[in-house]
Amino acid sequence: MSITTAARPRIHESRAALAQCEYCDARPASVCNALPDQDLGRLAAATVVMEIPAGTTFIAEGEPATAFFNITRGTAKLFKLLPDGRRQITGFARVGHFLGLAVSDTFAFSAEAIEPVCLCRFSRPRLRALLDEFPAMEKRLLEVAANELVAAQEQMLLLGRKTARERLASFLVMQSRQVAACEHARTRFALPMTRGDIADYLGLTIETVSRTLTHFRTEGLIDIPAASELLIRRPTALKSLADGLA
Amino acid sequence: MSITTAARPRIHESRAALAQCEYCDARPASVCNALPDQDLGRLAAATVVMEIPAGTTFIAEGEPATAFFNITRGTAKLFKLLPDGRRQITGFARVGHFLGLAVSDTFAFSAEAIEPVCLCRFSRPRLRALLDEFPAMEKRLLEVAANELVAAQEQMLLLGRKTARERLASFLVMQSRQVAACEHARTRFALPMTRGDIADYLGLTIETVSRTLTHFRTEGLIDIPAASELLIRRPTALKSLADGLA
DNA sequence: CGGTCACTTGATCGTCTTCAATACCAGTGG
DNA sequence: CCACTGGTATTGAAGACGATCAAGTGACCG
Repeated sequence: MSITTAARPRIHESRAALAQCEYCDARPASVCNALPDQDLGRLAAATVVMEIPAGTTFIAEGEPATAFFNITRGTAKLFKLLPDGRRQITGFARVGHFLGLAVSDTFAFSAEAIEPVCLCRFSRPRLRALLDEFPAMEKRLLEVAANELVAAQEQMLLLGRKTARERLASFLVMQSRQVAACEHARTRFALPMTRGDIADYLGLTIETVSRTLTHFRTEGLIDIPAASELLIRRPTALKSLADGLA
Repeated sequence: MSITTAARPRIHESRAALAQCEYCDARPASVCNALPDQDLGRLAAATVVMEIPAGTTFIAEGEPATAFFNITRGTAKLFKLLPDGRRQITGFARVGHFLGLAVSDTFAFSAEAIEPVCLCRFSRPRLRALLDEFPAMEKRLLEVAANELVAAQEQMLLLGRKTARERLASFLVMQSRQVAACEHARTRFALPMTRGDIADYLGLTIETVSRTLTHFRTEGLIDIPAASELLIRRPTALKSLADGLA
């Protein structure tokens, strides 16, 4: 529940160099992609690069939204809390994900790194200036927001109407897609999040997640080489389960 | 499950006149607000006004997204379906609500009028042209999207982690706010949707919704003058229940 | 009136949660 | 090398919340 796990989180900051934007791993998947090469200098000048250790909360719900972030490496979990500690993870943010789309002046969610994370930090006024200067970036941001909205609606369907089996199946199918970025879905991939994170994402308990995964394994749908590694054995069967067809 | 309830839905269409935009009830709450008076003619020229009877599905999930809509009167429910008929309502769209923010070329959800609805219809290319011509409108659309995203996250918390009582309390508090538009929350208001709609919005069953409402009534939290009318007797108590504090 | 539809209320059931114990794994220090 | 520790995952048994099944009520309408 603390803002950072380490007493003094070693968050390293540095001004972004041009090269960092031009060859940035995140660029293809990110809003930065909206800018042509020659304008990347303006972008780089507006950002501060940060390295964040795993377990660090770098956005806290309710705090003033003085800055926005763009993830360039690693994975973060986004979540909301109830006063008694109940938690709902609203999404996992990967490379290229833009954080802080809120219009409000306070963050509506918290964000915590589940792996070491690198991100670009934009101060609010600087981002505002960038968007005014480059309408293409604002257009791209609208696209991103629209896509997230569609994903959010899908997640509402999952949370409101799917069974535990269907939720897990949906989650695994989704992960297999997202891990592979733009490529086609992969059948073997890592799960950087814990069972607890998965549970809080799917509106279940740790035990149900664990049990359902072992059921899937005994049924031959998946394999679990290690706790944080997953192999899909029957992708189509898993997909139809996810879609509520089984 | 049918696209329209009536065999031949009497959907009335007409070209919007300038006056309809300038004095439109929806304008203050809508993206149209981004345009100054003198440009409203361009807006009106791009839209077709439609009147839709209650029960009509005017957006169907999976169909080509050839047009977008802006509600000027009435209320619609937005929902997604699973193959076996399970339904999740992702939101209720009121006056001023913009529908169809998807980037995809097919709709990700369905929309059905729960009251007689009036809406402005924008064809996809015309909207694109409008947004290119008036960047302020695109900015406004981004704001709208960001706000909806925040609401969606709140709803995920509700669906994933709140109890039936908390869900109903949250719903009633939300309704009391939304009915009153920009004013402060109202304690007495109409519920245009059925118990079934409420259930599908909150991830519950009709029976649980009904039971929980009567519990609230016997506890003195609310009153139910008619099935589709509601009076909040103890707003703060209901609010803390909604926030998980009880 | 008879019919439909939405809502309410009651009894039983089942899925997922809760509680509890155990297994596992990596890191640390004896 | 191995015992110890803390965090994470698995597995089992019991319990609860909401779902399902079923009956009954009331409003509206032809």
